[in-house]
Amino acid sequence: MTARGAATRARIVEAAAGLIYDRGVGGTSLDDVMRASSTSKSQLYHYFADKDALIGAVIQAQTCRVLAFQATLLDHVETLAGLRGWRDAIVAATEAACGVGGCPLGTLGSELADRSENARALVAEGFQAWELRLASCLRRLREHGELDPGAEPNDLAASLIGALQGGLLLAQTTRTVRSLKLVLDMALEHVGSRAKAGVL
Amino acid sequence: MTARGAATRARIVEAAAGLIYDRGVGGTSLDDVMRASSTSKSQLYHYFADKDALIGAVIQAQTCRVLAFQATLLDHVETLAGLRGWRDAIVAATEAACGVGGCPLGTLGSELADRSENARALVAEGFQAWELRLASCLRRLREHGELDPGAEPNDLAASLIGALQGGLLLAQTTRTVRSLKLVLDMALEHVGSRAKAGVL
DNA sequence: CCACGACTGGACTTGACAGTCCATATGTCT
DNA sequence: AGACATATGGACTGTCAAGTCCAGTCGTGG
Repeated sequence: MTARGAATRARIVEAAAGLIYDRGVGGTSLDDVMRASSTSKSQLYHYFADKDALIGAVIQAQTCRVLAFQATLLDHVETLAGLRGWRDAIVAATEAACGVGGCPLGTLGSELADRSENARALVAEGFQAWELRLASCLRRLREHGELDPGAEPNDLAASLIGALQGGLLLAQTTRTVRSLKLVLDMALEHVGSRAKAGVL
Repeated sequence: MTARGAATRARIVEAAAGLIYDRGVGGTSLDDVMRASSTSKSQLYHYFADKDALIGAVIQAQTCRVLAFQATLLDHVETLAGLRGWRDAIVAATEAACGVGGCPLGTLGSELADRSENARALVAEGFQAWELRLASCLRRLREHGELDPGAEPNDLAASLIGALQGGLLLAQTTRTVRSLKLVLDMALEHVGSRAKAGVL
């Protein structure tokens, strides 16, 4: 693929990701994508076998987006108190959007998991990667003596992500950030309960 | 509406709810509903103004279904240990289905919240009702001296539901019950941390 | 410069879907 | 019985979406 081709492909994925985030997979037609990316049908079908292939690329793009955002929040976290900054940033972002949109990965998972095995697996990979990054951040905290040596970074990471997904789903449907705050605070408290004695 | 009419209407809603639970709103056509309920177009449009109106009825039906299921689990809970039965039943049901389907209310919320304000509000009402029932169960526990007088039943209920939603979403996309278990155990531990001194 | 593969434009086909329309049936009340 | 509201059958329309096809253009290596 030439540089021009790669740019076109990227433009298509970018546009599709935006439309799908706003309107869902079912609510986004290829004609919408063409308009938003200034491309033609032949271009879409030149770079993607069919709509499902495009969706697959969108899932991977959204995974990258989520991981990048999480990295900006987690990379400099060195203490349990720092983890609260993660919570606050997510709550602030959700509040700013009134919950609209939700998690780019979570909404895709909910819409596609039971409809396309391929899509489901891709979203699951995204969550897996996310959990790994979060776990390694927690492992760092444990190494720094913030967390008890018996704390399980992998399990804690899964709980944190689960709490976040539930909170975002409720924020999306209630247009309120109340449940998100409660569930994230619960998760933080849970991590805190695995703090090394004397740290808190 | 005559009794026969009411029966027809109920058959339509029932069939639509089943199809939508399996295939999503976008993946369910009115022709599908007709076939599954043995009705004709005129009947659909006799009882519902348009597809959105039918979806609204489906949301209310699924709300009833969820509340009824939750009632069977919660009505006889009188202790914190009893609450663990609630967790176990949900995990068992999810495991049996390999996570497929998810929460009838949660999946509808995720698909519709940003697409239809009316649908969003209906799903939000459903969650609200659910939270109320769960909170009154927790309040009973508090009255029975299981929970500390300072425990907040409403907040605890919201956390429990949020954790459940996140766990079900992850179960659906990973086809694993691991995150669901972790997040529900975390929520139970959180409730336990509000137990009356000496109960645990 | 020219040949060939990568790339692009856009018309066209096919099918599905929401919603309309009118004719007919059913049942109840008088 | 018969009038009238409720209920039902099913053909029809218009729209929109996915996917196909072919005629071109671009750009780079030989």
